[in-house]
Amino acid sequence: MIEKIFKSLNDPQKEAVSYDDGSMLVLAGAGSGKTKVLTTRIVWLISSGKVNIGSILAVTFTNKASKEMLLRISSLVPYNLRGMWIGTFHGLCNRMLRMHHKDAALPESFQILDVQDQLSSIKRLMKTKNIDTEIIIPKDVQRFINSAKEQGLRAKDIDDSEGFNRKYIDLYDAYDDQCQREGVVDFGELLLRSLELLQRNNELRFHYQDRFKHILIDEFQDTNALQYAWIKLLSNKDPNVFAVGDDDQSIYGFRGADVSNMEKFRKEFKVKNIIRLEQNYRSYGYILDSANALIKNNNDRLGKNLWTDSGMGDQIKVVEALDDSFEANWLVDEISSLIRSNVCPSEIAILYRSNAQSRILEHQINKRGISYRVYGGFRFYDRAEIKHALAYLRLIENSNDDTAFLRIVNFPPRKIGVKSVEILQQIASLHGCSLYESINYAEGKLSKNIKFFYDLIEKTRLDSVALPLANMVDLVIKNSGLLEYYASERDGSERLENLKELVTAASGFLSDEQIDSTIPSDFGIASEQDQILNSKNSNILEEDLKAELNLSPLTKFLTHTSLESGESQAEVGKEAIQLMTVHSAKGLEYDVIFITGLEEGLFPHENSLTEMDGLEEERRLMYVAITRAKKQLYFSFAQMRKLYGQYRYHKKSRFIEEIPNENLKWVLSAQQNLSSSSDVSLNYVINQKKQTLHTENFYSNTISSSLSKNSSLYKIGKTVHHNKFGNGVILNFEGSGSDARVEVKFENNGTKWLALSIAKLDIV
DNA sequence: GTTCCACGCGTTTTT
DNA sequence: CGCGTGGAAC
Repeated sequence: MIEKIFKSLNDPQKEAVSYDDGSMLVLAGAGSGKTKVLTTRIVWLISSGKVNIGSILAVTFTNKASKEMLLRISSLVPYNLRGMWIGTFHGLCNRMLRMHHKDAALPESFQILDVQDQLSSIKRLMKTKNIDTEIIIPKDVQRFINSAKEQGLRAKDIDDSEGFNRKYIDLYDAYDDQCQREGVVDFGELLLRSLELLQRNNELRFHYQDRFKHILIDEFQDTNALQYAWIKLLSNKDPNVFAVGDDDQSIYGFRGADVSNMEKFRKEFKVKNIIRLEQNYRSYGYILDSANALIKNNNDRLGKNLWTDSGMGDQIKVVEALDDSFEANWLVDEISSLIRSNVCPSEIAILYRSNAQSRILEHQINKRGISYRVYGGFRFYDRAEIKHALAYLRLIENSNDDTAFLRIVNFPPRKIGVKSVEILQQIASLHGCSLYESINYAEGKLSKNIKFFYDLIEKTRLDSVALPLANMVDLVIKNSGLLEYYASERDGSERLENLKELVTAASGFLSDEQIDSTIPSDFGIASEQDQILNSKNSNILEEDLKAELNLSPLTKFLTHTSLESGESQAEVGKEAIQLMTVHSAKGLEYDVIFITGLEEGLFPHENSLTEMDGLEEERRLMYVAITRAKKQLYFSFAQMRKLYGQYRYHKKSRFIEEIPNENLKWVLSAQQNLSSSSDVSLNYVINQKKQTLHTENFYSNTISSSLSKNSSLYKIGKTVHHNKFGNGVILNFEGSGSDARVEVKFENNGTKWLALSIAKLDIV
């Protein structure tokens, strides 16, 4: 089996798969068979007979990626793969913390806070400390905490010699205490806690270092400092770490990912030579050439040039639209004709830089009755009704979870108001207990309603404890009153459906677990347990296994709801065209790709221009977008676009200019817009636009102000002088006519928005 | 305790 | 322009 797959690989792929001399860095270009290499390597290791399944650790960034890998491997290997650690960083750290929860100082059933929970936890903390949230913004505190954790820093580790961050640091510290008290961890905490556990506990560290002889990491360019440190700690003196990544596809710098980890890895893990996967099996020549030409404009690349032997294909079709609605309209026209010519709708994707752009596209698509699906956006488990139901389950599981308590104590409304909660908070801090427990100490100080709530939770816990998971969820939805509440709500039917869906998810989850744990291990090789018991550290391993098996289905399910998007529920609409941001398109591929809104200020995004490495990250983003296309690629941009309620004018994106003209085929200019639309009902709009064209004068990327004769001189990047604020650089502008405003970053006076009709700005 | 309106804000996001 | 948050009125 493995020989046959191995033969189907190209030379660099073979070299990577069979590499056997320490750590390896594989530079895998877009569409170069990265996942194939990773999975084949795992199969190769297992089939060699020298590597135990249990000594493999494989890390990915998304659940989707790890599931896909697991699926591919299990289809190629007749063994039970349960002993292999494969998953996301967060999933694996969670696994480790559950197993060693005592050493990690956590309750076994600790709950995981998502971003929303984390924010409300921070707000609550700030309230108890009487901190003005107008002066210190909770979201800023959240960002501060998360970025500190991403760098592996606790509050006490943060250098504050300049004294700027004292308040943030104190809040970070208090927040950690609060989480600890409540038995909850946030996403960053999963990793940091796991890292600290391994640092602190020598026995455990040696055990895992000894166990994981082979570590494989996908999307290495997306690792942050904390994840790097975790990998480093887990790999022993003789590491076999197999890192796969593509520096050109690093697009998550803004959330702490650090491409320089690749170079760091090469040095610190003594990588002898880097393997480059440069043959692309996805896209036609014009598409690939364009991607290569674009990315050449970036500095500091590890370097790589993709090639294909599947022919040039079609040029990139470029569309210039008068405005965003013409753009959307043209796209939908083109998509309709593609579908008529038998392109499968699900093979068509429209990409955009920011979510706000999807609205107008959806509007036009809807109008034509084409079915579509918007990728990303709201997670199933983020819906309010789902979070409510889950909060009941969480409180049943862990009565210390104050976040869960506060979410549901008065939902559905049961006449428990702020006052009662405040009293509980006082009692709780007096006794150093949770809000839920504090009810026991209240002794008649409170209304009966609270006692009813307490009894409700207790009764539900008792009644549900022996039930299968799905029945338990069902019972909670009924007992809590959620069912009744949404049934009586005017537009509660969709929410009811979602709650039903939650029960379905719970029952599906349970059966998945059963299938997973009953995979027969009678394939003639040692079972997982046998393999593990042969290990030197069998005592710890036995504990591992026991601990994992002992976790209640509810704990497992709640973890699942925090760590997974619930995307699989929304797997409907196979025949629909796909809409998504460029970010969420990473890792995906489609026959036809439309990259829309290719305008200066939008893509590259204006905010990126003032950030370190910002433009280069935007260019990598564009590179990712281009390389999603298999057969056909379209670019579109609009001269003017409605943003935040007003029109803004943009010139076409520099990224279009960076692609050789011979790769492009201009299929529509703005002038042609006015006659090209097939939509008759648009006529009056067209006429209005024509009028606008006559009365307004657009300059691309230039301010048109009737009050300022030399307006075309005010360009982004120009230095200007203001009598009061001194010299500054123009960062941005918006509006036109007497509304025109410019954003100026002054050398000594910060960044300000100034109305051109009022402020006097001289070009320096 | 609930409801409603005003205000402010608006890149990308997985876990 | 459209949404979510929060404070004030009922």
